[in-house]
Amino acid sequence: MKRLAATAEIRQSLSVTDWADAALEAMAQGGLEAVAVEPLARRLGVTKGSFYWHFANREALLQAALSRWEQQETDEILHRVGPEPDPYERIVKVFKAANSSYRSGRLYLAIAAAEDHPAVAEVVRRVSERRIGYLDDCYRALGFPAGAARQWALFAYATFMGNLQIRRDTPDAMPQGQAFSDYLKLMIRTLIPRGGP
Amino acid sequence: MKRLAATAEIRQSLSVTDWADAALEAMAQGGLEAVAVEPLARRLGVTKGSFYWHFANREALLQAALSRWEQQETDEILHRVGPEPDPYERIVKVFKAANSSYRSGRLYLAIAAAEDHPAVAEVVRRVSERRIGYLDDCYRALGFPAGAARQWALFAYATFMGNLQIRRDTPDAMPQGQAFSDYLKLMIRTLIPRGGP
DNA sequence: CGACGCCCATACGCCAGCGTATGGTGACAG
DNA sequence: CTGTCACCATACGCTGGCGTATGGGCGTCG
Repeated sequence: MKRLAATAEIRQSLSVTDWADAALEAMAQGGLEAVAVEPLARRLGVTKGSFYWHFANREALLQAALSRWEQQETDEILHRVGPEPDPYERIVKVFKAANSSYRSGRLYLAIAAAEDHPAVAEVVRRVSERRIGYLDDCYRALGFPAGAARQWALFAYATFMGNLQIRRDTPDAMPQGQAFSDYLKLMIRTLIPRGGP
Repeated sequence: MKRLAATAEIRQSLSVTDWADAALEAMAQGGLEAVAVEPLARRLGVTKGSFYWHFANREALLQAALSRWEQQETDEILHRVGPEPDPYERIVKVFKAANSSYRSGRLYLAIAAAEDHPAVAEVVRRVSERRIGYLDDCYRALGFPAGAARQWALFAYATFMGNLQIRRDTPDAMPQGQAFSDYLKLMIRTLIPRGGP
């Protein structure tokens, strides 16, 4: 029996990664509870029999998906702004990258919303602290003393996260086009005091 | 048979409001999915029989809880900062009130995370837009022109929401005591440019 | 005192999702 | 050609939560 994968591409067999990606996609759309074995199997065009060959149980799938997410998160932040030497531009790029990928933001919010799950809480904490730490480094590279850099990093990260939330909850409130560019400029100008500390 | 309510107080009978409050409490702890009829009934020391006398179904309970939440949200914002005439102080009070009530923040995040539910999305959108609008008014009262006021309002609200998220996801990253006061001061000083626009 | 209505308990059927057991198929080695 | 193994389908039992049906206690009012 030939199956159609989610990409409408004919697959010979499913891998653990395919399941993890499907789980992340489900999370982005319906939260952690949407990661259910049978619905995912239907979505992938297979049955539970396939799933329980690759994974011990649903928890194992969650772990795999979370690991993959954490990997992608750290990869992306280094990939997009890694080669940039100027700390000012680094912050700017982080900000712009954050506001550009809608799916990535939704996914973070969906995962973070399930903080009652211990494994989720741990991964979210690591990812979040790594991002804040990254911003912290940027501000210190700009010449801020440790305490101030930390505060500015938190401030910037909070603004960044809040924009994700606004975009998800009240998309109409978020400016579009040129107005959004202006909004972005205002935040960047405010969050990165010109001329250093 | 005598029952013990969640407050360990002996109740004669449960009201719709009791159920709605219990639902909100469950949301704050376990998200929207935690609003389940039978678990809530157990928590309240009764059975489903009670619930289905007060409500038609689970959806009706959700509606009641969301209405109550929306009511409380708008009540609180007017109650806490209503009598304050100075727009600068209004923004400051909003900020401090936001960062003080942990439960309120958790509840917002939990409800907002279930935006796939149409009724939830609508209520969240209204609450969110009302808050942004309130800040917008404050900034305009400070003398900002309409466009700039809107941008600053969004900016401030995003920061406000992001702090909620940080406090939930990485509580250790949030400064404590005096350091938090300093952090708060930095945000207020930055988000409300002194001397007007 | 009897009837009615509020508030709740009990018992039942239903469904979705989890996990298991077991059988089947196709590729590939020998 | 045959055995093996990776990969998956099918069928089953189990659990938890939803909704319904029905009855019962208890106050209140006529």
